[in-house]
Order: sequence, then C-alpha cells, then structure tokens
Amino acid sequence: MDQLSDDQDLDSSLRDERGGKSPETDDWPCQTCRVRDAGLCGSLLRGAGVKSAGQFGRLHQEFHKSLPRRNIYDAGRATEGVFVICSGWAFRFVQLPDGRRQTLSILLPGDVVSGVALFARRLSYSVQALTKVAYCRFNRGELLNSLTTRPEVLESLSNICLAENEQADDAITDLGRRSASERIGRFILRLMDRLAARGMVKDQSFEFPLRQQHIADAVGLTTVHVSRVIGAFRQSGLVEIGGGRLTIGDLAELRRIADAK
Amino acid sequence: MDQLSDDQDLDSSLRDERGGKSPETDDWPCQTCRVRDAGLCGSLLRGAGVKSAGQFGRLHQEFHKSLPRRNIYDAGRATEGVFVICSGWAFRFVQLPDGRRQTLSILLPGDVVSGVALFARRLSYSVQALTKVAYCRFNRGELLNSLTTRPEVLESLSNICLAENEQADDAITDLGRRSASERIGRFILRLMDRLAARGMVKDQSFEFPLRQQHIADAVGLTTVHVSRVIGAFRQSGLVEIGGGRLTIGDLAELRRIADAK
DNA sequence: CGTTGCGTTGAGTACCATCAACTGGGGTGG
DNA sequence: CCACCCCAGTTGATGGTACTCAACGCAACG
Repeated sequence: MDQLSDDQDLDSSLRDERGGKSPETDDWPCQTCRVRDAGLCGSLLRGAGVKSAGQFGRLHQEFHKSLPRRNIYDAGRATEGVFVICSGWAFRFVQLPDGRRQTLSILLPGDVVSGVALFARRLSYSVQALTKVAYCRFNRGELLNSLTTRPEVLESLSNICLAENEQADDAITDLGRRSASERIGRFILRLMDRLAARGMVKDQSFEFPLRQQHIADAVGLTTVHVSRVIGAFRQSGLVEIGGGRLTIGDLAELRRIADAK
Repeated sequence: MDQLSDDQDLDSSLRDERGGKSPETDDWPCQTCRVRDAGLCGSLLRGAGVKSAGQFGRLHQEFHKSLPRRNIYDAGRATEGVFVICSGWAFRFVQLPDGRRQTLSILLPGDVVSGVALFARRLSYSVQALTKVAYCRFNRGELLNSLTTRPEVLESLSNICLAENEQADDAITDLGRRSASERIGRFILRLMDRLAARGMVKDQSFEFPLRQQHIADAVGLTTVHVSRVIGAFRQSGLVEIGGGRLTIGDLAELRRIADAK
C-alpha cells in the first residue's frame, strides 16, 4: 500500500547491497518502479521504449541499495554520474567541522539527488539514507550525450534544475526570515505537497520516517526547540506524529501559520 | 579605474533608459564591456566571432539601463529571456507580504541573473538595481536553440547553474547554522572573491555600494544587529567601510571568524 | 533488565530583535 | 548662511526567541 512497508524484495536483496545490475537483465528493477514515469526517469525511459534497446536504447544504469543512516555519498568524493532515488527517503546535508549540520533537501522516491551533479565531478554535500533506500546511477557521459540528442531529456533536466533552484530560494527565505513555527509548518506542508504528487498521501496522512533531529537540521533549529514547537502543534490539534506517520489535523490553521506570522 | 566611477557613457545615455539597441549597430555596447569574455557572454560571443554574424552569428540582445533602487524585474512578471548584468550591482530578493525581505544573491557585472530563468516564463523573486546598472537580455528562443547547436553554450550554462546551486547551498548553510558574525564575515569574503575574479579588488579594498540594510537582507539579520557586528569588526581592525568602499584590515582574522565559531 | 535512542520538560542564558532616541552628512530651500 | 529634512548608521534599553545543559520518561532491543 505504501512506499515504505511493502519492501519485501528490497529486504530480500539487501544482502547484495551496492551490487550493480546489468540494465538489460530480465529483472530490470525499473519494471516495477512506482515512480518510473515521473521526472527524469520518465523522460529517459519514455523516449526509449521501456523494453526495447534501439537507437535511443536504455542508458546504462547501476542499481544500489542502502540501509538507513548510511551515507550514499560522501562530500568531495568523485561521482560518475547522476543518482536517482528509486524508493525510500534520503537527504542531502552539509556537516561543518565543529559538528553543526544543515540539511539542504529531503529526497523522495523519483527525485534526482541533484540535477547539476551531471556537470560536477564532486559535490560539496553528502547524501544519507533515511530509510532503506534503493537508488540508481545513470552514467554521466551517456546522459550528457542524450542531453544534446534527445530534447525531452534536456527539457526534463532543465525543469529539475529549475525546481531545485526554486526550492533553494524558498529555503533561503525560510531560514533567513521566518520564525520557528513558520519554518516547521512550511516544512511539513511542502513535504506533504511533494508526497501528494507521488500519490503517497491519504486522508492528509503520510509516512514520516524523520526524527526530530532531521527536522531540526532541515529548518535550522535545535531538536529541543523542534520538540517544543511540534508539541505546541500537537496540542493545538494541528498535526499528529507517531508510529512513523504524520497526520494533519487542521490543514487550514497550519497553512495560516505557515504563510505569515 | 574602477567599475562604478567611470560611467560617463552610462550617465550620458541614462536618458534612454530601457531603450533597446539593435545588436548589429556600430555602437554595440559589448565592444567596450569589461566582462565580455567571462561567463555566459564569453561563450556566446566567442564562438560567434565578435564582429561577424555568420552561421553562429550573434544572438539578439536588448540593452537596458536602470537607476539605483529601481526594480529591473518584478516577481511574477513574464520574462522573454535571460538577463546579464553588464555593469553595476544588483540583487535578487523576495519580499514577503508582511514586509520581511530576503536577498537571495548579489549580482555583479558579468553575472547572469539566473541561469535557469532560461526555462522559466516567470520568476518568484524580484531583481533590483543597487547602483546604476546596465544589463542586457538575450532572447529565450534563440538561446534555447544555441543550447543544442553550440556545445560551449550548453557547457557555460551548465556551469552557471552549477555555481548558482552551490551558492544557494552555501547560503542555506550560513542562514541555518551560522552566527551573525560568521554570516557577515563570510558574506564579505565571498563578495571579495567574486570581485577579485573580475579584477575589481586592489590592496584588499573594493567598491562597496551596499547599505547595511542590504547586508541585513542578505544574511537574515536586522540592520541594527548588522551595525553592531560591523562596528565590532571595525573596532578590531578587521574591516573598514566608508566612502562606498570596503577595505579588509586583517584578512587572516576575518577568515578565522568566518570559518568557524 | 540494563542499554540505547528518541522525545519531552525545566531552568538558565545568549543571541538577536524590537523600539526608540540620537548623531552626522547631504541635499534643499528659505 | 542656516534651518530643515531625510537617510544611514549608531547606541541604549528591553524583551523574546531560540540555544544550552540537564534530567527524565518511554519504547525497543538484546
């Protein structure tokens, strides 16, 4: 039913963590992917025909899995391509020398870790799995080629970069000019919107694998303060968090809090 | 000598503010541009040959000027292309309904207002001139075409997007996890680096047309607090600001403050 | 049943915001 | 020339938001 619970096949193959798969084998993971038709994968696979490997054949993919709390990528390491989250949650973050930590974005199934990673040999942030995560790497060279030969790929990647920039601008505004409750409210609402676009929200309720530490790192607060704000939210009946789920109790009021002071 | 003072021609032509110029006239402004060979303009004009208009002829450009404190672009308006700052300073900012304001980035000569603006019909932020500004608009359609036909344009625009994303990530980290003095210190140092790359820094001193209000909007503080922090900087001999210039007094110490707590 | 991780709560504090008054420079007009 | 105003910046007083340190409850787990 939901993304995080029915991962039998993820479980069963977690032994071969980080094991690559040939893109042309019969058990091609994308065949059963829930988010295959959206975002970058959509453009890459649509033009190619899902089963054939013609002139616009499938790009080479390398499939990986990660357990929770493991780093999928460490800042500064060389990358050989672009990562896409197939299932599970992850996040991009920066760790300062003195331990302070800032999450740059939460990555949901179907998200490209970063569109511009296509042009960068190494990134300045790390990526960590939040839940069990299955992800896939597209080869940089191939992707760069298809950029010039396949207009829909260029368009898709452009849209991804556009969205990433807008999200970054939003984050800057939130962190620079909004109060704690505004930040947390907006954080929750944005997450819900993104999950809703994936059909992962039902009755204003969705899976929520984040610890308060993750929220704190994302909105630039401490866990203690996040606890207080969320406690206040809960007492006002705005949200309910528990059992790995988040349920919105009073959407209108949450929107009001998130929109202004 | 410096960018902002020798603007006789800017002055003299400020009458025809917002007046477009045909790209093929003899008084083509780029002929005298100081930053012509850098960034996007560099790639666009290099491949084309500066004087000729062959197969890879010049793209259509529309030149504009703006007085200080005028909005070059208002959030939400339809855009017909990509803006490049030719001379002067500007900034991208978001204005919240209740008046709070966050600056997203400072734009220096040679900067593209936003690389991804190429793919967006309207932007969610506004752009305001800080000094007298000359800027130029490249046509969206033409630029999109040259993206697929001219590899160096694609590469240049990729690098711009990459840099924009990295700057945004830096800003998020600063606003989320750094103290006031760290933010201001880093703000100054980053500005100096970017100006140095344009040859606009001499003896650790550079033109600095920003009011404390602008700094406050950029680093997410109030003007009052910016005044205190900068006052402390000045008293420690770290920086001296005055007469529209900023001079670094103790670069090592400023770096130390900016790098950690 | 101790341990560990996560969340909550309290007390005290630091940082930064807010409000307000005041300074000094630059322009303008009497 | 001076009065006046406006703008940018400074400074002080005060207060609130969010941080730090610490203790504790609770559930999961070995």
